[in-house]
Amino acid sequence: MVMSTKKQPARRKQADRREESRERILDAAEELLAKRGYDGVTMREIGKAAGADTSLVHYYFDNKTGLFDAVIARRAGLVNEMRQTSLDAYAKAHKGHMTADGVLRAYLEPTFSFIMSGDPGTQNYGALIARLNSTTMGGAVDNTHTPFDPVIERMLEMLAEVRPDVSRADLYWYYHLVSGAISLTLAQTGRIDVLSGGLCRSDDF
Amino acid sequence: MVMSTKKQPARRKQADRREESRERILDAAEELLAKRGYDGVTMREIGKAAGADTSLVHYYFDNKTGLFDAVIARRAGLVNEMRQTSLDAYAKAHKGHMTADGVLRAYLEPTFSFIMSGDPGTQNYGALIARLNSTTMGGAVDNTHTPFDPVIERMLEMLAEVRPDVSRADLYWYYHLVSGAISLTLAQTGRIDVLSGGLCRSDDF
DNA sequence: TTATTTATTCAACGATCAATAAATAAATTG
DNA sequence: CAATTTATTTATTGATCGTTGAATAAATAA
Repeated sequence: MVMSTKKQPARRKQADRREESRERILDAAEELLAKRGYDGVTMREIGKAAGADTSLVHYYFDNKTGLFDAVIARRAGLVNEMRQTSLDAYAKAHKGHMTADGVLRAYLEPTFSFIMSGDPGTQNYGALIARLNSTTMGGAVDNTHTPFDPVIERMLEMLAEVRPDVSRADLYWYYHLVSGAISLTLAQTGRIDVLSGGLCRSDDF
Repeated sequence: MVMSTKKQPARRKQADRREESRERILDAAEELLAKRGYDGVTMREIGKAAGADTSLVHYYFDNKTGLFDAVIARRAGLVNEMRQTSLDAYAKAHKGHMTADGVLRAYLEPTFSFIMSGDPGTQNYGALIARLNSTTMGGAVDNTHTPFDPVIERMLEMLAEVRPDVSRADLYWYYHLVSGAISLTLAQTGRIDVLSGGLCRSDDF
């Protein structure tokens, strides 16, 4: 028999199905949440987009907030890892002669390479974290803290090291403004497309 | 009799009441929409915050979208006027030696002086147009076009005049990034307060 | 195989949504 | 004053919300 050609042993069948379902739901939720926001999307819509019943969504993620958190958490680790690695590499390569511009580039670069990775979900994820960063989501979702904060603070410490002449508060404001500029781009609102009469495109990173 | 001391003739009583109700509803809607977004707020909440029944809200503004549009429209004329006046004044004062930086400052300055005018509603309005600018509000609200676009295009034309060496597309992207930075500040998400450990404040413009 | 755990569907709950028609109160008109 | 228009409240509609419990199907364990 050709049983050896089977890539997965039989006992992994259920686990695979589970993960596949979970990911399909996360993908659908990611896209809808990015485009319409937490309150603009219903569990039914997400289920329908994922080809699953809403009960199944609850089975895997309990609540709507649970689903939201899971969507954020899914790629947060990878993003943080990429940023951290990039910052470390820059610090190592430019020891003693780092620049504020270089630190910021090292921090931002992974975000864009991540988004342009080919996986269509990453663009939605980028738009979602942009929304998380630039809007208040009163009530259900608290976005005063995010899983991205530790690496951001790490980056700000590097900036403070490079520019001891700039006050800590000014550094925060500096990052805040850059963060807003990047967030608007990641959000892909389509505004610049319309405003420029098609001259610019929202997905041109 | 002291009838002449009455500031309003009797026949204006109803019109005054009408306007007062409208504005009270608009104020409440402005604040809630700014803080929680279109889908995050219900007509009931707005009515309750305004001390009016939801039926009265419908009586004045028909739909939820009608109310939203009215909130945006209420101060849009004034904002556009201030921006236009500022741009004109700058163009007149610096004829022949305008700078990109100067044009941008002339455009942005009224926004901040407007927000710091003392009227508490203006801050909410600022946060609301920031949301309008930086997020997609799929479905009910179309924010690809805004009533602020004409003056923005006027400003971009001035920029193009000052910097003929920069491509039109780059100018749009330049404004796009600045717009994102300002929007995040106007949004007053409270993020920078938490991230900076209280060192910075969202309402510090 | 049978028993048990896991995944998925079905059907429904109570709450709340935007919106409306009708009744009431207040103001204006004549 | 009475007649009419305007503002506000009361009561309710049908739809949709997030969520749940029970039934069913599939997979694993014994």
